[in-house]
Amino acid sequence: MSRNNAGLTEDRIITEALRIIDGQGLRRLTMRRLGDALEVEAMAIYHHFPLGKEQLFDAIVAYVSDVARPAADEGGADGAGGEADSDGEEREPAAPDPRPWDERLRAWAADYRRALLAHAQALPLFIHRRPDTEAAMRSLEVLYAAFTEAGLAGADVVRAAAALDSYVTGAVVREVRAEGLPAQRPAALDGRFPHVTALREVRPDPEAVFTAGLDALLRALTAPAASA
Amino acid sequence: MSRNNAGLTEDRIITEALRIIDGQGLRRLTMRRLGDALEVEAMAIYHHFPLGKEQLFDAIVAYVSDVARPAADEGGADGAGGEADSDGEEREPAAPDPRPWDERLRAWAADYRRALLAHAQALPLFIHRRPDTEAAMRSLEVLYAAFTEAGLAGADVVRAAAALDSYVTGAVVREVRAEGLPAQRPAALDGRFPHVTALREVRPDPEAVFTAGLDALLRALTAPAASA
DNA sequence: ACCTGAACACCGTTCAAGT
DNA sequence: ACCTGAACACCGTTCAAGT
Repeated sequence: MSRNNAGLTEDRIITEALRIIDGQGLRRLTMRRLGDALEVEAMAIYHHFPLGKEQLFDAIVAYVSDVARPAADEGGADGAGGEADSDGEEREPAAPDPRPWDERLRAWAADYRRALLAHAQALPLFIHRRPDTEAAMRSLEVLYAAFTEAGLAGADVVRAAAALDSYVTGAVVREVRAEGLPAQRPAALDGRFPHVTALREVRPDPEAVFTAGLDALLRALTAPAASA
Repeated sequence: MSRNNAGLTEDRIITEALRIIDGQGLRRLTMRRLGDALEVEAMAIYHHFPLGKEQLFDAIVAYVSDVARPAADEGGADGAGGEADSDGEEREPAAPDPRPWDERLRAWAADYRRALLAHAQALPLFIHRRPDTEAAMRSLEVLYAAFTEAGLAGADVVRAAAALDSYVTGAVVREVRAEGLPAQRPAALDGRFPHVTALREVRPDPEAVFTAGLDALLRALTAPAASA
């Protein structure tokens, strides 16, 4: 009786794909391996993602980008009881966040960074894909609303949101790139690089680096004289 | 007589690989296709990159990251006359850049952004690879020297350089992600996203967005009270 | 509707061989 | 030293078929 209808859902496929990506790396995510992990023939996946692997990648990006997602069964128990049927439920204009605008922006940045770092191996997928989802729209609305409340208007709002998004994305890439490299090769540190040599031992905490840059950027973006 | 010694060099291989990546996309760069483009059997490439495709990818990242490279034969004529034998020549401590520190930082940012945008299709390679080259060290030295000249010291210098690098990297990713998406779906723009709706028509010039964010960040990083 | 199984046109890489 | 050619163990995807 377990021949057909193996209980495949998009969510189960995405979650399992992310488990493989996180554990073994993006390049080891193959349709055949994913099928094995789901205890299904690889070709069964095409029934849920008819456009193949590219469509699966799009779905993974959208999934990870949805920062506000409950984030329940990631890596813990299996996702046997979580039917995520969330249509038709959130039509109201979303209860306004009571926190001041700068706290909201900091929270957004922290959440976004955390979501990306949690699936660092999937990051290459994010470069040429932008999720066209309500969650993405919600994110943009949060940024625009906060910067407007901070006193900006028009193009300044759009520019500020772009700068903040750039910074967080780049910071995550930076943190991920730093991993797995042998600090600084002392071999190459000769007289041509005096400043690098002098600061060789300075390794500030990554989280502190992120926060310091974020603070500086937010301060500058919302300073009264910021309309260039 | 043209059976052996087809004149393969690392540089020729990298340049041709980049041409394929830029023209057809990263996924279409295969060893066989690259061999065809070089008019050589695919397996010949392994003689110059014994560790295979991964090593070739590393070399591509190092090549593109070397912003100060002459940048001659990219896409123009073929590279028949450019033997880049540059060892043992640059031992002197590099003539100091006469420009003020903020100009140097802006120039670095502009150069880096341009280099990345010129090979946007190769960007996914940059996420988990950091070139361990002299050129990379030179870049870091430029940043550290400029921020020191701006009045920072110690961890503040490292943090400022990290923030600037994050911003530029993220800005490029942002610009690349923006391509090929149909603006904003008016379908999803209902009452829940009033700010996004209001700013729908505001599409500032990408270059201006980049510069505005860069200016704001530099201002904040080098402001007297920036030592958090 | 949902999944299987065989098949096709590719991959990256190894290895022995040529010159 | 530098390149070739065949071979191996994979890929993604199509397509006809099963239930």
